[in-house]
Amino acid sequence: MPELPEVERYRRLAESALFRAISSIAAPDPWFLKGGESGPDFRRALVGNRFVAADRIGKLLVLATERGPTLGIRFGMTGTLAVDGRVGVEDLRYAPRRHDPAWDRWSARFADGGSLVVRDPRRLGGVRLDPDLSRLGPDAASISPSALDSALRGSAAPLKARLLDQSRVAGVGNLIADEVLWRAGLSPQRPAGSLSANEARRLHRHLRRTIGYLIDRGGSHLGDLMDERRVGGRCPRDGAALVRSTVGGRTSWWCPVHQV
DNA sequence: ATTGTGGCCTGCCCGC
DNA sequence: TGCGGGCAGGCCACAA
Repeated sequence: MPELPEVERYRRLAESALFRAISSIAAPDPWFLKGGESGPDFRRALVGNRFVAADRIGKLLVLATERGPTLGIRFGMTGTLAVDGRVGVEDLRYAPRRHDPAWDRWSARFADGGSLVVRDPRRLGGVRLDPDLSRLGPDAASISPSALDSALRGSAAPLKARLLDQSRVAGVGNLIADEVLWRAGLSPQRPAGSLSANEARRLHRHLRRTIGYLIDRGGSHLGDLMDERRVGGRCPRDGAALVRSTVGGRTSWWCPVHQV
């Protein structure tokens, strides 16, 4: 599913959509329009306008425009971005591989004939104008050690739940949370505020490093733990049978031996 | 405020 | 062969 690495790929792809005049908007699915705005609202804001910057905060893609309003795109679990028919990510875990035109939930057409299309089979994503960025914590790809500390300190919630909370740290999804905690040797069930200084440092290092590495590899499902995230899966580090349970409302897999 | 839960959405996979 | 139930999880509304 799209987590931070996939959205970063979409962001880079979206840079090829900048500085091109937008000639029309297709918004066939009202459900996909968030923030209370309608298709005509999107047309008024964007037709005749141009995207001038592609930013990403966590899993939110934000396209700034010349005339002011920004376009926020969320990809949910199965969303993908296509610019001029090129997709940002080919192999998206949990998403169908084939393409049905009905899954094009929102698109902008450019005067030069190209397009920017948001595809989302399961419709868990959405687009909106001027998304509220104040509700997002610092981006996981660039968060500082002290910012991570303050995101975790004093919390009795499970460590993994806190990492998944986008208002605390933006960009960590279920797969990356499992991968990072596995690498850092920390149980997802640990109270978030219970980490020692050394553990917090370790978590920060693995969070930053893992995200960078998954961006380079091309997807959140390409971590070392991922193939074992299944019934019968074993820890790639020590061979122990992985434990599966629900933490923070999400299916979680971890090693009972080295994640403490 | 903090934390936890349930539901939304729909394609896919398994068992019958 | 078709069918139904369960599952996947990002995000949000809501409850305690």
